[in-house]
Amino acid sequence: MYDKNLLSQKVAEDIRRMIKEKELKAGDKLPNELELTASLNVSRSTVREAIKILVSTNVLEVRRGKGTYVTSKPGLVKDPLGVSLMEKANLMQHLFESRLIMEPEIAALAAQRVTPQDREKLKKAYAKVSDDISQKLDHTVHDIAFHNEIAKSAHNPVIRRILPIINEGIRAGYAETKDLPESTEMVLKHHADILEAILEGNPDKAKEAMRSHIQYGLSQVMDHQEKEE
Amino acid sequence: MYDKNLLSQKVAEDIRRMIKEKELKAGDKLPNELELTASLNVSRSTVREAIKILVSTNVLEVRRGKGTYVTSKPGLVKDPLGVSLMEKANLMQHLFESRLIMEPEIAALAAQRVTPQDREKLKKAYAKVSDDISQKLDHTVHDIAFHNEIAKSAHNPVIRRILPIINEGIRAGYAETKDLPESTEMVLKHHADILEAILEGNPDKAKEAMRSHIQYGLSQVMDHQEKEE
DNA sequence: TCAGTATTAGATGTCAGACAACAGTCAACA
DNA sequence: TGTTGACTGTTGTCTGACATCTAATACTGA
Repeated sequence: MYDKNLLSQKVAEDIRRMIKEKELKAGDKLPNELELTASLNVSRSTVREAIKILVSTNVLEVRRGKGTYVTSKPGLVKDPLGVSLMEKANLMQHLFESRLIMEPEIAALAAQRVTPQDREKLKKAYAKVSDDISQKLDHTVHDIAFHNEIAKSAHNPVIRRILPIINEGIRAGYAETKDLPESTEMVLKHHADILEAILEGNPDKAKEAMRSHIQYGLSQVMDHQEKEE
Repeated sequence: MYDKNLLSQKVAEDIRRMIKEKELKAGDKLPNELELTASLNVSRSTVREAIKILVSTNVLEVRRGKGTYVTSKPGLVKDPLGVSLMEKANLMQHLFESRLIMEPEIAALAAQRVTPQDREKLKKAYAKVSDDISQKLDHTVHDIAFHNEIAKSAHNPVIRRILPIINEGIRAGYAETKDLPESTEMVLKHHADILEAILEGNPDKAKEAMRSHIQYGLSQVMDHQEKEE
């Protein structure tokens, strides 16, 4: 990918190609490291480094003692934005601003393209958040899941992969600043509005509902920031 | 990050922490592999695998014969979306749809937040595309650079990192379907409109100019797809 | 004096082989 | 019956050697 002079890169590329050309499908088991060593004519260290590359870009998955497998759900690298290394000042604000750009449009698309199966999943995702809240549990994980489910309903694979990146950053951010006082009733009402609009197949309403939901979150983050200072 | 039982993961995490805690800043040189081996009490293979992980997530950068350095501009993983493994059918269409969602808003933000330094960079980026076109060269690389420069002018680090992911996918897509007949005059005019609007600090105009630019690209892609079928 | 070329030191890249740790299977034994 | 223990296959880690690249330095010849 980068410097093709390096053997480990070449080998990683080879394996990538194998997968792409469907010689290996998701879930398939790779030949073991010794076999790869033999068939690719490189040392085991090189094979291992290639595998490390593909694992950390989420193409492969290693199960110690068992073997190496093609990831069933590729994409979704751990922290592709380097959020963990980014300047934390205003980070949450920037994340919410990004959501504000994307999610209303995504909700609108979802309203247009939602399938019966999507509807069921959306309802379930909504119910989980609702349960968390009624039991006064932390609902961030299911909250994100709800938003991601909407992204799936937009039926655009690029969007489906990008949104989780942002939302995962948000989740991580919340984890570090636990003391955000979120009005759970508000969240619940917003989610209900969004769900309703999408199930109705009303793009404009979905867009607006999502917009005000995210806007609310953004304003909360900014209030919180002011207090910090 | 994943399985903390693995030494290489632990070591990668250690190095990450060093960087995060500013013991190492962007551009700094890491201790060499032997020194890391000694200070972390692991073998060189383990150190190397840890480094591979961090390189492929773009935290470190290895210059053979010189040393290993902290990436000056982190983020930007190679193919975080797994585009290379995605179903190719309609991929370009989905990529353009994603741009259509994001870039008009980004252009609007840029128009609001553009700094004098940004202005200069935008002009230069525009000029490069213009040069390419007047010399009838392939302008995709500079085209993307122009769009990315706009994203930078929006002064949101999350956006600045996400957009290149999409646009890199587009570049890769073009590379595979060389025969897209793009009206270069059209591209040039669009870019001129967008640049003008941003330099004027007119968000609405910038948004609309960008929208029609991307919309045009999308329609070209869809025309091209129909021909294929 | 100086341009150009070896030499060398420091670093990463690759190889080879050994042993450790883990997961699953199956047979032996209480 | 059910638990233990050995065995097999696999990935994880260690060690040491040599190859190759980069940059700086020393050398050489005009």
